[in-house]
Amino acid sequence: MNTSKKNYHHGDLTASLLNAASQIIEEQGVEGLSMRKLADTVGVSRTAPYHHFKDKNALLCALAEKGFQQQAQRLLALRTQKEGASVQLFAAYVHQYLDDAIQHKETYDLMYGRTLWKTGKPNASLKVASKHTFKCWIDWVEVLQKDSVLPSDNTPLRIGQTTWASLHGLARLFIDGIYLDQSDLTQMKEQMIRQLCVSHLPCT
Amino acid sequence: MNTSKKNYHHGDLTASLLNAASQIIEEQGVEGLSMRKLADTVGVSRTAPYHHFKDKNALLCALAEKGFQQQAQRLLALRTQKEGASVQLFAAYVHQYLDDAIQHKETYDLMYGRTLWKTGKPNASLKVASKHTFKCWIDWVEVLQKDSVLPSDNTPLRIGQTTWASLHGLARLFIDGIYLDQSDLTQMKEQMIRQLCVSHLPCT
DNA sequence: TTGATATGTTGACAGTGTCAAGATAGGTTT
DNA sequence: AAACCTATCTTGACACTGTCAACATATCAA
Repeated sequence: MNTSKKNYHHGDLTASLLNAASQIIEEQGVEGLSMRKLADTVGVSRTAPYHHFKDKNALLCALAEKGFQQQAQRLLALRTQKEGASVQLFAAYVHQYLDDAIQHKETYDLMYGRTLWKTGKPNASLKVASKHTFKCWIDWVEVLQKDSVLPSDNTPLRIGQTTWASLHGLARLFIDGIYLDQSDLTQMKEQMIRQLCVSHLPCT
Repeated sequence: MNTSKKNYHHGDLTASLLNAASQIIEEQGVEGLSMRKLADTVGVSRTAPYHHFKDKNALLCALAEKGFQQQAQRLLALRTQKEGASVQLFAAYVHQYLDDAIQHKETYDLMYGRTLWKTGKPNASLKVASKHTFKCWIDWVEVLQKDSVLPSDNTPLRIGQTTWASLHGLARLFIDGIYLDQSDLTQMKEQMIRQLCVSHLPCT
C-alpha cells in the first residue's frame, strides 16, 4: 500500500533507516552520517535506501520533521498547563529549551542547522512542520505579553522572533563548541531570562 | 626564510591560496571549497597546498583568524570613537554587526560555525585570536554598563555573553536561511536593540 | 660544488552520494 | 493457475572528496 510497508524483503526499511539514522546523528552528528554506513548498519546494500528516500537530503528532512513535531507538542503542553505563574512557566521553558537543545545537540543542529536550510533544500513538509512549531511559539508569546511577562512594545511576531533568536543564539554557542563550560550555562540562562522578561528592571 | 616566501616556483602560494579560498568561500560557502578545486584555481597540483597548510582544517583556521583580527580592530575603533552618545554608538554597532554578518554570511559562518569549532579542531592561534576579539567586546560592554546603556545586574562577562548570544542568534537565523525576509531584518534589529538596552522600558 | 631543504609533481587509497541495469519477491489481474 | 506489474533490493560504475607516499626540482647555505 501507500503508507504501511509490509514484510517485503526487509520488514520496514523506512522506519529502520530513520531509527538508525537518528541514533547515528545523536552520537556523531550529521557529519558522521553517510548513506553507505547507514545502509550497512541496517543490513542492506548501499542503494537500498534510495527506494525509500529520494536523497540523503530527503532522509534528513524526514528526521528533522519528527523533531519539530515533538517540539510543537511540548509547546502546546506548556500552554495548557495553567498552574503556576506565567513568569515561572516561561523561565522553566527557557531552561527546558536550552537543556534540551544541548542534550540533543546534534538533533537540534539537524533541525536548525544550515545542512538542511542552506546547503540542502528543506522539504515542503519540513517547512510546514517548522512553521507550525513556530506558530505555536508565537501564540504562546501573545499570551505571555498579555500576562506582562514579555514586553508589549511590539507585535507578538517580532517579540517572538527576537526572543527566540536569543535562545537560539545561546543554544548554538554551546552546540557548536564555541562555549564549552557547562558551568557557565546556568548563569547565562538566568541572565537571559532577565534580559527577555519585562520585569527585567522593576520600575520602583 | 620563515615568514616571507619568495619567488620559489609559484610566487607566494600561501597568500594566493588564502585569497582564492576566501573568495570561493564568500561565493559558495565552506561546503563549496575543496582542496583540489582550490589548487586548480591557483594553478598548482592537488597536493601542493599541503606544503603550506597541514590540513584543510589548518587553511580554514588561518582564514577565520584573519576575520577575527578584522573584527577586533573594528571593535577597538568603536571604543575610541567618542563622538555621539553611547546608546547611539551601541545601536550603530548592532546594525553594523548584523549587516556585516549577513553581507559576508559565509565568512561569518566560517568564523563561528561548527565546521571549525565542532567538527574540525580550532587552531591554537585561532583560539587566541577569537578570545582576543571577545575580550575587546567584553571591555566595551563594561563601558556601556557604566554609561547605563547595558544592564548592570551582572558582570560584564555575563552581560557580554548573553547580549552577544542574542546578536549571534539573530545573525545565524538569517545566515542559515531560516529567516530570509531581509525586510524583517530592520525591524528585528531595532526590537533587539530595545531588548538589550536598559532603556528598554523607561522608568517614568 | 655539494648538499640540505623547501616546494612542487604524479600515483594511489579509502571514502562519499547516487545513477543505471539487472534480479527477485509480492500482490493483482486474467 | 498463469501472466504480469511494480515495489524492493542488488551489484557495478562514475565522479568527486581529503590526504599519504614517493619522486622531482628549484633555491639557498656551506
